[in-house]
Amino acid sequence: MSQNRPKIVVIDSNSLMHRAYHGLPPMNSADGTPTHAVYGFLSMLLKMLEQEKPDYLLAAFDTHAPTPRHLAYDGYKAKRMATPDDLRPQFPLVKEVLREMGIAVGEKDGFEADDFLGIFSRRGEAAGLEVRLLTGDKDALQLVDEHTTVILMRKGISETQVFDEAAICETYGLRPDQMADLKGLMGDSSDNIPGVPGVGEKTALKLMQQYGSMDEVLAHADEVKGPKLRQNLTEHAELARLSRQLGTIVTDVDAPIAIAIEDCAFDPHTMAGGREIMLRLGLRQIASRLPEGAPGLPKVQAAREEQRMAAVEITESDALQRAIDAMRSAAALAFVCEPADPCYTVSDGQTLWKIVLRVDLLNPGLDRDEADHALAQLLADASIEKRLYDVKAWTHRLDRMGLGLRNARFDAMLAAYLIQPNRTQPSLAQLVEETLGQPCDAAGLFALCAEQAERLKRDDLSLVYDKIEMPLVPVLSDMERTGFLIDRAMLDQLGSEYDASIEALKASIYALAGREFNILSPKQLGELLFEEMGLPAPKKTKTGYSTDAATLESLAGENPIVDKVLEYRQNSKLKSTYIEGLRNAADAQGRVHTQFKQNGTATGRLSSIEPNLQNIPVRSALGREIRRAFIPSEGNVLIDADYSQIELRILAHLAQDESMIEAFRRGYDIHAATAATVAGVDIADVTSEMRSAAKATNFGIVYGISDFGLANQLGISRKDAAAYIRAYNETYPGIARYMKDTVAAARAEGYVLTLFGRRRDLPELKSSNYHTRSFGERVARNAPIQGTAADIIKLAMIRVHEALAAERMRTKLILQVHDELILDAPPDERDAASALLKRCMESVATLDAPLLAEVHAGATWYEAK
DNA sequence: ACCGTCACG
DNA sequence: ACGTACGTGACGGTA
Repeated sequence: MSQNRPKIVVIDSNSLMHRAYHGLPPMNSADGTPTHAVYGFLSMLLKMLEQEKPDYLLAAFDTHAPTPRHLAYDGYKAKRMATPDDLRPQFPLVKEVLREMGIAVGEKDGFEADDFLGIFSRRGEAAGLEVRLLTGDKDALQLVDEHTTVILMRKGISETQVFDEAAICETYGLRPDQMADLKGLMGDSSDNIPGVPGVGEKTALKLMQQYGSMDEVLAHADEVKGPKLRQNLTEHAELARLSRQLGTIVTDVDAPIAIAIEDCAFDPHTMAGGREIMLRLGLRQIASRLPEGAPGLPKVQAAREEQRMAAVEITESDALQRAIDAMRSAAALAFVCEPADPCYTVSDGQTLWKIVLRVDLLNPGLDRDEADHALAQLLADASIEKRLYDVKAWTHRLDRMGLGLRNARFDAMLAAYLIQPNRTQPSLAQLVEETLGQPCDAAGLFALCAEQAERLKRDDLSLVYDKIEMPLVPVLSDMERTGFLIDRAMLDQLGSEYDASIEALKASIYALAGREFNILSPKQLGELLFEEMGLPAPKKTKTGYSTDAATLESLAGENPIVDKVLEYRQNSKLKSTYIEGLRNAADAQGRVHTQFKQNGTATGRLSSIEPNLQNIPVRSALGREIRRAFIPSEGNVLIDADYSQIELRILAHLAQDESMIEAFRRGYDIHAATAATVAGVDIADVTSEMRSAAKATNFGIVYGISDFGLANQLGISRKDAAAYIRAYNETYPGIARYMKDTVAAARAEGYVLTLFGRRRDLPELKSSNYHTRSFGERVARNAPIQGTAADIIKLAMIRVHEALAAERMRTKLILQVHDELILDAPPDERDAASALLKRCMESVATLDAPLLAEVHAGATWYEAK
């Protein structure tokens, strides 16, 4: 009977959100947005959908406006309105997710979520449906009848209990229609419903079971046993009736809510549309639990594109030739090569060609080499515009075939990076899926690029895209291909020296400890130092004792083992990361080819991987030796140039701070000048302690200073640090004002910009969490500075690369280390290349505090720096 | 997979 | 009352 009726599920979303919020540990997306209520809600939703498989679905929400039935009693909403700060912003998020999933969302001023439950349970029944109400609130039990049941969440979010009439009778000994009366008598503190004083659940149940209704209970109040209870029931009869009214859910089918049952029709295929926002929120697990969308269904627009797109599958040579001829006449082509797929796809926006590769002898398909070479002709053809994901990777791919990629007009990877720099790099498949809701192929990439180009324009990112990131691609691919030559004999020699130290240190550490242990294990080391040897433990990490260098240095006087451990660590680090690491990374000729990640940082900097050549030791004398193993190509010389104080110069320029600009214009040592002005002495009288305090403060300013952080850095009291910062702000009033204005603007706009328009979103500033918000403020201060420096050196790299080519020089740019560029130059080009490098770096931007690059040449990186 | 540590700007 | 410098990547140890 009822099994055959179609089913509607109505969700009390507010109840579920609160339940998720309180039942789960906090969780944030990458940008700091709190998400755990959204996560818990969706988790419950998906579980329910699997079990119930509804035909109709409605997620109902409260609005913040007061509801008529509660107006009668002012105190009512006060407590419940106190939604925690980090829960409130999750409501709009979850609604957005639901809408993207194609799920009906119900909210209307004057109605609460449970009113929707009441109204739609009756409307559903009238339409011949079976009704399920999903909630964590027992109030809904009053709505249960022949065709309506309640799925009650219990114990956090993990368990549910289904209540039909029988289950309610079994649990309470009452019919559903008696539940509102019950609650009216006993009240509900969480809902701020008063009930009758002195009447709790036990008493209320007994009374209801005995008399059957509240009216009967109140009518027979004088018969009740117990004088106090009798008095309360008599005196508070009105309060009981009011409480019942507060606890009674509206079931008026004619309520002015213009959502029809048909509007709630639920199709599981549309749920995939929620994937994009889920991934944005870092809810990967939930996203992966979504059923696949039917192709073309999730988004109307995508469906249209899909229909128009002709698809051609190519499995043999003749067809490939015909397809290549057709492609040749295209203005623009998108190419996709997903390593996991045994095929290439190409699209011109009209047709999708799928070039199937032969994976085994049984299935049809083309030889990979043949397909590669055919496509490479198109990629090398300058008359055809290319739309690709990761142009640098395609450049290398073509390079291996002896060809040059030409007219690579659009890189979806870089566009995605500029649009959302703080996001961990999305794959092409993710981008296509999220942006268009269609599966990833060349047609998807073609459309994605068009979409992204619009977005770049809208966000004023075209300049950074066209003048910085895109032109940088061939520069980076050349640098990667060239590589940096390593002197492996030198590396080995250093390695032996480090090994000898490691062995000697190990022996003396064991002797001092009185036993052997793994020195590199923070756990074992902590136990030894702070438990066995009884050293005072200055601080802890979340897993145990802190044993980092700063901590150990503070203990150096306690026991000679401490210094030995520090030295052991240093030597081990040098050996494993640099000696071993570099040796493993070198090719047969001894060259290391780092990869520059162009979308690896939130600020616009590059990063360097496999190996990382941007963190080769320099600060310690022992580590700096490693740089002796970095050498130019045979017969060449290394030229190294680094920007002097580029971040402070940028800061001076952005802040338009006259004193700091003037200090740079006069060529002063900026840290000494700062120390002199802060202390009110002559620059000649600045001591090295004064200078290093000023230096730390200058750095701190760029990082988004706090008195605490500065105190920590300088080893002074927080009070003194605060005083120093005050004096600093008086020295450079423009900087103090700029920092204040920047944070205010970031708060208003939600993002910050570099001098060239690169943007970084700062959702952290809206966080209710102090920690997150403070972090957002520091980032707001730092990102424009660090990002502008990144823009400037990238522009310089492009200029240098261009100039070297224009002058037909053999000198090569081989490395960038954030504020430093390294050239590998034939000796006869040494002077010209040095001058060219300095000129390009200094003239690439005109700042009020002028750019200065310091150039050195040498036979090793050690000597050239 | 994550943490602590440490190398760089 | 709270806990903080910004941006990275690689390694060894541990769960």
